[in-house]
Amino acid sequence: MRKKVTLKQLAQELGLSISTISKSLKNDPEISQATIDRVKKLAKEHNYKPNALAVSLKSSKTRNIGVVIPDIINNFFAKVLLGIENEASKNNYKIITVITNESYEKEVEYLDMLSYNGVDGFILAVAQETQSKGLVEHFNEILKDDIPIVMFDRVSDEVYCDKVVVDDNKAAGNAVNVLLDQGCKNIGVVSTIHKLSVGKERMQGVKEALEEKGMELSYLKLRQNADYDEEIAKFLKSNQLDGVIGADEIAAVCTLNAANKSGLKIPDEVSVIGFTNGMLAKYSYPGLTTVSQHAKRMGKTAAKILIDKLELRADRYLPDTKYINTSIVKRGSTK
Amino acid sequence: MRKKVTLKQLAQELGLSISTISKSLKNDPEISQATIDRVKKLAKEHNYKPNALAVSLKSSKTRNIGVVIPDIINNFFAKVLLGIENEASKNNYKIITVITNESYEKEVEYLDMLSYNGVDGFILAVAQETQSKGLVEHFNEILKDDIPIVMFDRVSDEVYCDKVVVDDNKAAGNAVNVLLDQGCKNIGVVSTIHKLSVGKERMQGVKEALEEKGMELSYLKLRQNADYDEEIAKFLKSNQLDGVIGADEIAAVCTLNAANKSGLKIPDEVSVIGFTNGMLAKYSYPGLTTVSQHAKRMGKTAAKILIDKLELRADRYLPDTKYINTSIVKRGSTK
DNA sequence: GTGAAAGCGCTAACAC
DNA sequence: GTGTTAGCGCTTTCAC
Repeated sequence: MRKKVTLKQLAQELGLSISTISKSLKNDPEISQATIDRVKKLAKEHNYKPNALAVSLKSSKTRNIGVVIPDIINNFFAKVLLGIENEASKNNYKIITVITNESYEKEVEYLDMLSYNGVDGFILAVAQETQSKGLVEHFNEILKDDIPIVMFDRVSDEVYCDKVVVDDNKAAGNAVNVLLDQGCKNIGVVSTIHKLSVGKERMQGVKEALEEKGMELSYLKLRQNADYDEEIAKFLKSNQLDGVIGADEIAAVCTLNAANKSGLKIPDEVSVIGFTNGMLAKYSYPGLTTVSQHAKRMGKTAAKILIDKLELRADRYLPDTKYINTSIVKRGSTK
Repeated sequence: MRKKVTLKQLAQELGLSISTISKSLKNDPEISQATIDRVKKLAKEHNYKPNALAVSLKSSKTRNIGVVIPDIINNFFAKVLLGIENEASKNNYKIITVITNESYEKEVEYLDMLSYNGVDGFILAVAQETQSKGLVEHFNEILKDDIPIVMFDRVSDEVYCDKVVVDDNKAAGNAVNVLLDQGCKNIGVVSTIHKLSVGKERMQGVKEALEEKGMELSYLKLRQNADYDEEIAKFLKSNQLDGVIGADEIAAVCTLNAANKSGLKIPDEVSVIGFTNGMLAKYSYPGLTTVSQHAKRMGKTAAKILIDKLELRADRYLPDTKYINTSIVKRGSTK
């Protein structure tokens, strides 16, 4: 094993003191240029790198960001993670990723574990269980410890922290308008995320947009283990829908499949728009028109906000909620 | 800010020394039960948790595992990550995730950064660039520092470390047999990963299985920015294929789409089998029959191997390569 | 311009 | 049974 070089060793080799070495490496003006040069030369030769642990212990800063995600298989969260990771590593932060698998208990456990000198701050999306039970105390505990939190996508209104979200209500309205412009007369929503805040928000957005035109919403909530394709096929038929908004990627793609199966032509007989512009939307047949939430940008933004707070000690600024714009990516499932 | 409780504070409050406190919390038999009880009670009241940084500095163990992944948007890697995370957190390890985005430079940078007291060991899949250029020195440097590495899926033969892989050659052979059993006469491979070791291995496996039957392979390599659907349609037609194996999920799904577009009936006229049993396969139309690589189990296995090495100081054991079984998940794209 | 010393929070060998 | 001390590797104040 190559032994790790420490300041001590450099000091011995050069016959200088540890503190002189430390200062030299920091270009401290107290030290003569000649010494600085000698020290740096040797440090480079030995490929010296400061022991991150010691620096952290001293400074109480880890340069770690805790990222708490409900479900990494979900393309949306994976993209957000990518955005966070990019921004973090650009600023020389590392991310510690934990996955709650939508469980409240795991969320509590992870937050607790990481809050003890594991990370300088958190970026997180609230687990489904936590959200449906309305639990927030564990977040407030963290904030009391002065560890900043940035929530994204799935947020808790009762927690006073920075947030990055999409205006789902508005985005849903935009989707409705696209369908209306194509001449759709009967619009429905299909959802597998009816229990989530975002799911409710999207449904509500569609409803409001339709009501403005004096139209009514048909709403299909897909239960966990149901036969999606069959339920959707029935839903399409019995409501004579010619336009469907999928509240999530899976609901939308299954709508496509259900229509294909029942011989309905897309987009001629039924137009479909989904949320989340992921792989499924891109590679479905026909391609799925979607509301893109710009997940990667969302991650980037969340990381930026957190790092700003961490670096600039911006704790005097009040928590803020940032809205990420959505856009509609048109593909073959609409005219 | 709730101040963090330290041993020092507990010691002061109880009028004992720091070391007595430390020992008490560890149930050291040297300490009287009465004292142990008093100490534990106060510790609980104050919700004392040891400072992880200090413990790490002292022990030179971080209980962090560095996970280096080429592409987190890829469902396969996301699943592996999930498996790693599950196993790690079960053993009270945290994972630090970094994403190389297939770049050699980033891979080097991250390995270097994390190797300085950032993590106790690595689990990684080699970046595409690294693999195509055949670079391995950066891995060997890490091993020289006595930091164990477990490679998965994309591995380097020239690096002497533990590995977890799928027997892609054999899996490809199994896929061929499924097609043959259905009566396919002309079998082709479509791939977007022809440059990767796994891509080559799968193609080779198909080729060998076909040669055994005196059949020839048609092979389509999809370039980065090509019009996949069109190229595939041409490929299907000109070779009169009735069976296709997609070397990766995207290639397979695009084959489905291309067939749909050109009016070819699946599975009646063309049967399709893909690799990677992800979301695309599950929600394509028709559902895609795939070779499942059991990604989550792969992650779990890799984590287990690494943690064993870390905990049991199993460094006297020689590096080993573990094969994960594949299985074929049948869906509508085959008869 | 350089060095000594204290301290971050913890552990462990060694006193008493 | 409990306390003292040294030390992990680094930063920083204060002497010289």
